[in-house]
Amino acid sequence: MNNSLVKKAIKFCTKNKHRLTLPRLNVLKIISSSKKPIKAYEILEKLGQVIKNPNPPTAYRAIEFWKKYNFIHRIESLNAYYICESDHLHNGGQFMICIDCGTVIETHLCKLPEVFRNTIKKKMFTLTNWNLEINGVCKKCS
Amino acid sequence: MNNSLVKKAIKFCTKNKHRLTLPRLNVLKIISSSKKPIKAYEILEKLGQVIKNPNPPTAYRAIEFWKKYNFIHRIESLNAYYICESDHLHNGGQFMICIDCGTVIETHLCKLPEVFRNTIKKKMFTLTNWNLEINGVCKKCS
DNA sequence: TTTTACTATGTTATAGTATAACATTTTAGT
DNA sequence: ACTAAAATGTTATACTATAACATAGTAAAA
Repeated sequence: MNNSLVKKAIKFCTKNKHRLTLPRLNVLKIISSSKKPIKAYEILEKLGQVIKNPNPPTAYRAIEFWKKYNFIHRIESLNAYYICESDHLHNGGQFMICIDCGTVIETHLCKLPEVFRNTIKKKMFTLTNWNLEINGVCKKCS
Repeated sequence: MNNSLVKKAIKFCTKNKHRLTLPRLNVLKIISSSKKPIKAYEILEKLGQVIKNPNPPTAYRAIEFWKKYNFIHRIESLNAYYICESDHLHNGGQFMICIDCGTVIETHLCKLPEVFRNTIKKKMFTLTNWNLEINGVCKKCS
């Protein structure tokens, strides 16, 4: 069990007056103990081992909550969720996804590289957040 | 009607011995004439104005076909499809998406910036393709 | 030129992903 | 305790995508 993560979650919720409810806590634990991005209905199934007959909104609401506050990321190309391994808030995510084994490596770049920021500036676009997903083959699988 | 695109499609199919069938042609036209990323079931609906009672696989197969050959991109965060405005093959896509009006601007960077390529190299990851989606507010909407 | 192998579509059904809507419970502050 | 706000419970349904098998069109060999 990832104790420091739970501590972090307790601290965050206390500080921001959010409730660290059972569904939220359990969903966070489930996602964080998964070695790979995990799908909503897999989360729901595991949640069912802890609370009785949970329905989709129960899982999705907790997922939404942690995603909103950057505890987890959604891997768009997989419809799956993955714990954020970073310590700080960031409005961008970068993932390398192995197309063989499904392993995901998150890289912790805090800023979008200059070439992108330049393009954005040129087009008069105001950045709010960004997501980069890189597919390839990991070390083990190649 | 985007004639040069149709010519490009004809040329591509002839050269590669693919069939430019009616569903394929129509789906390509539908996507290319949409100013914004268009969803599969919207494509299907428009397809219904041209051929009688098409079913989902008809749309999805054509979508899959054009995606495979880089005529269109899938915007993962929107579950939607958008015409590729580039002339050349590329294994990466970058999109700026306006969270207000839904407009998408594709930028045509051919190579992933060095900072990412370095990380990939460090982790011994073999790149196959990548996708960057930037959310923000466009000029008009800000 | 008809047989064959292959490519693509037609059709039906269903799997997989996500949210709307409304009822009920829990919590924090008065 | 009372109230307002936050969160969950519950039911139903919307949205996204594909499996599986039948049929049709095409090109190249026999």
